[in-house]
Amino acid sequence: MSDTVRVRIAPSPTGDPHVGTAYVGLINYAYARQNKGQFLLRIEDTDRERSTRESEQAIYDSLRWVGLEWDEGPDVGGPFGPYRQSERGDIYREHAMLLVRSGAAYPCFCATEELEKIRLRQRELKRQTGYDGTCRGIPKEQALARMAAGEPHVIRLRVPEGRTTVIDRLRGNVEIENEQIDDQVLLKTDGFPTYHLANVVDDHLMGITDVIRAEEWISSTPKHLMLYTAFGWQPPRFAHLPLLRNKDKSKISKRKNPVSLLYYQQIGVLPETMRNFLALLGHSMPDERELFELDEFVKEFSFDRVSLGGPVFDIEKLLWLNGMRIRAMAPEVLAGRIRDHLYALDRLTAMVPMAQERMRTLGDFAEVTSFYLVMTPKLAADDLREACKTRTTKEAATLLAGAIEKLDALRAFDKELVETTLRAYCEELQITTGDLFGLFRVAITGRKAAPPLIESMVILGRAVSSQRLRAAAEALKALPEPKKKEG
RNA sequence: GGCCCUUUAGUCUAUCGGUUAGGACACAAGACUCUCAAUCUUGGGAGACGGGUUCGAUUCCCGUAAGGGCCA
Repeated sequence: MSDTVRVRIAPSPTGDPHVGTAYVGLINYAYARQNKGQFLLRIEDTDRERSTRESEQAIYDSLRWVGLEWDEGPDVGGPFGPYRQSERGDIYREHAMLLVRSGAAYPCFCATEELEKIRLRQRELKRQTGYDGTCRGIPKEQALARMAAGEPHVIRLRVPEGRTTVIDRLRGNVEIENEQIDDQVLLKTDGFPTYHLANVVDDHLMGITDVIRAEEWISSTPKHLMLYTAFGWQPPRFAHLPLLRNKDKSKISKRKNPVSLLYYQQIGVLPETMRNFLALLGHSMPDERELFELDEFVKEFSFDRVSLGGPVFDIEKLLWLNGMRIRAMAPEVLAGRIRDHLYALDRLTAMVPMAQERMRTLGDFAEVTSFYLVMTPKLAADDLREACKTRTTKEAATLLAGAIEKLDALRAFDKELVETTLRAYCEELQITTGDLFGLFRVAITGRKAAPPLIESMVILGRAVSSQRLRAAAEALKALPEPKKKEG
């Protein structure tokens, strides 16, 4: 293994860029810089269905926004590319074959339905579910012949007997009995790798010395270790960071918390606040200072100072920090930041067409577009209730929740898609678009009359729109039902 | 359900066997102020529980509980 530290983050380009990616990225970045090593960005886009180039671009943009520069990656190149897993298919297939030949892995010809049945039976018997090993014993020659004949198959890891010890830098030794581990699929029927194979192969080939990732991966680390030994490679050092949490302590998720970096960017959280705040979660500075810059964090970061309880992502504290930083700025500097954020020309250009016909003076612009610029529009109880029409507030909240689900699942967030999705949703529920859009209008703009709704949502972006809709749904749930007259 | 991880106030954390358990956010009260915010002062609030080890445990070990993750 080389002496220079090489670390990586490997996000999937699906949906909006995630705060968790920035969090893990920040730690990796700090560790790399502190050790004069390299920080790489690899795109894990093996999920063909959900991966998009827009999302990939958004990852680049928002990681740069928080100030993390990578030394190698799909967009900047580097000597160990390609850095996009979708472009490394042959490498994975070759490596899977290597293992089949050595006997560390084997092809499995079981049909999906067979496996389903087995699983069901196991569940009924309350046995541990997992692959039963039917194809494990097929002689290698025979197996290779069937593969050559084109019989559909996956490649599975032959998990050896014994136990595996994960050495985690933060937790010490974690031991797991190998029988707990299923004969993991490495290569799917379509020839695409699973996360486990791709991850190990890439990390090795890219010379990764330290894998610093989220705790959710700790239980699959034994599999990865097995792969390293199967290949005869030296494994990297591992460190599993605690998971960011919602208020209720569950793993941070968009249903319960804004997780999109774009959201925080758009409400006007400063990038320096974002990285400062993330650096406060699960790590503390030696002198307990809370306001510091990236270079200070790079200097002081230490695994010794990482705490393992999953930290709740507390937006209140984030906003406090942001306020501190804003107050510390020279007015003329702040003026520039405000202009760049609120009145960036491209943003203005997008908003103007909607405001224009509603304006008589230039000053009217501020009035008409205020809901774009404000962090959270105020929701008046009366307006909300009125928008429910004949529904109860609970029903209206459910209606919103359903729509949010649909919107969150969209691959892109443009006018056509949003509009057709919402119209289809109305049709599905047999309600008029007016019913839904009235509710939306109040949720998104805080008003009963406003510029065109869908366009407004697109300008605000999915992250902000989604958050406002959720906030409205919450507000509706909290509203008391109108009192019924009693006789 | 199985395996693994975690556990100091509502939240983020300090403490590396001896402290009146410290700081920050939030909350409350007061001061300042045309209002609000900011700022300052003050206040309430914590070692999940039970066993050990030790002269002494928040700190080390073992259980239990709770939370979380992964696999299904």
